[in-house]
Amino acid sequence: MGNRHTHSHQSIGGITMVALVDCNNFYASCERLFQPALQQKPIVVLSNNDGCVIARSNEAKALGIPMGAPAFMIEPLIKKHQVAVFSSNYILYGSLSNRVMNVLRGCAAAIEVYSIDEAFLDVSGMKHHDLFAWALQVQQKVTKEVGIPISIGVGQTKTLAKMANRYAKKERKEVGVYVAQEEWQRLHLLQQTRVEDIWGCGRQYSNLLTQHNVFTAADFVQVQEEWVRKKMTVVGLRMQKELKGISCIEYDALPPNKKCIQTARSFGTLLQHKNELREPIASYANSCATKLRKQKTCTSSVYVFIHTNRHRTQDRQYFKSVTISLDTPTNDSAAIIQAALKGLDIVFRPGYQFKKAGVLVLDITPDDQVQTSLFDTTDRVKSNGMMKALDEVNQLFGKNTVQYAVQGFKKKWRLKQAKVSPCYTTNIHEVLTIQI
DNA sequence: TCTGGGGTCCTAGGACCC
DNA sequence: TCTGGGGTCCTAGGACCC
Repeated sequence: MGNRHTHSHQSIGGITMVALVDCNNFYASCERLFQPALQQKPIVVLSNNDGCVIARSNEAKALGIPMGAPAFMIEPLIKKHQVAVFSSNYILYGSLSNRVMNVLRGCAAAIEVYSIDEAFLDVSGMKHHDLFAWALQVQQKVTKEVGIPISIGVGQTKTLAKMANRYAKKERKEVGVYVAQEEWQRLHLLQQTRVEDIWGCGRQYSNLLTQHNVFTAADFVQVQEEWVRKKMTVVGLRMQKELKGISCIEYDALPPNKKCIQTARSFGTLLQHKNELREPIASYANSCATKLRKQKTCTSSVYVFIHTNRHRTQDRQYFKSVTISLDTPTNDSAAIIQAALKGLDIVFRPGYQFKKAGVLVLDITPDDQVQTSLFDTTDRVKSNGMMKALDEVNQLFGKNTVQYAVQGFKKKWRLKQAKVSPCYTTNIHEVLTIQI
């Protein structure tokens, strides 16, 4: 554990009051920002490939459109209520997220960006001030400067802040703020929250708990620690302590480096031939390499998987994966593409309709700690220079301005994105190609 | 026809070593 | 006849999150 965030780990001790800020229906709110006519209208945002619903405006929720619903199954509802449908546009959401986070940075002593639409804020220093008034100010500021609506929950630990936030959304809709500062407020939260709504308590754990007549968070904190330890491991124990107001989940002011990085996609069409699969595999490998370079790390294992469409029960199914070990850790695109294609050679079997493939890089180490192997013959300086140039060009002119020949041009496997909103960012002008 | 993608942490159990 | 035991490392799989 000790050295896991070699470059960026930074803990803050002594936090006794935490705020969780969460953007409401984030992706839907982002889309709405650029189309004011959609205020008060139902909106859904679809996953990659326009597959299923991953975000809904309140109006869409009210229509009974469930999270994760396959797009084709809610088609009638969409038609009937004229729901606005969007393909996901992560570049847009990412840039709006950055703007929200930058506003939040000015509102507290420290901030941990937890996900694209959530951040924990350290408000310990404001313990004796009016945190409720503070929260309202933060809300106003974000609304004014970015235009995205947010909810805020405050508690003594991250888990309690999460709980307060959820409560604010459900039971304090008009203000979207709940501050659990006093003991009675904490107890109130615990009583009002069912176990399945506790942060960290998923389906398995909540089933287990309800089977033992533990229904609310208030019930859960009463359960014997040994039992929790035995049935829910240290994870459950930590959860329980957090609910009691004892902080167990660390703060990371700077995001730690990823320990594994993956790029995996379903194809727009089914693919049968190995040559067709080489293109997406190479592209995913290239994307992993780019992400590695971005966080200044190298990999020494490349994992590749391919599989058929499990929803097509009439088809023969096949799932296979393999890990390729590299002699020397690298973040060179060509090397990682080569390893991934070698993996494809191993896992590929003819006679199947492939729907999805992915590339993962594991065993990630900082790029300044690479030990070269005895058999290493590549010109590292030259390769680093080329990768740097490649990243700069793609950064300036768009993601695939320079790419490798094996990634292909026609890209018939590429995602279906029928309803993608404008990006408001630079687009691809021309494609350069590198042979390897 | 059509069902997402990217992560973390923990544990059990096997391999291996002395 | 009789077949140890403790420690470490690694991996696969489970559970959870957004």
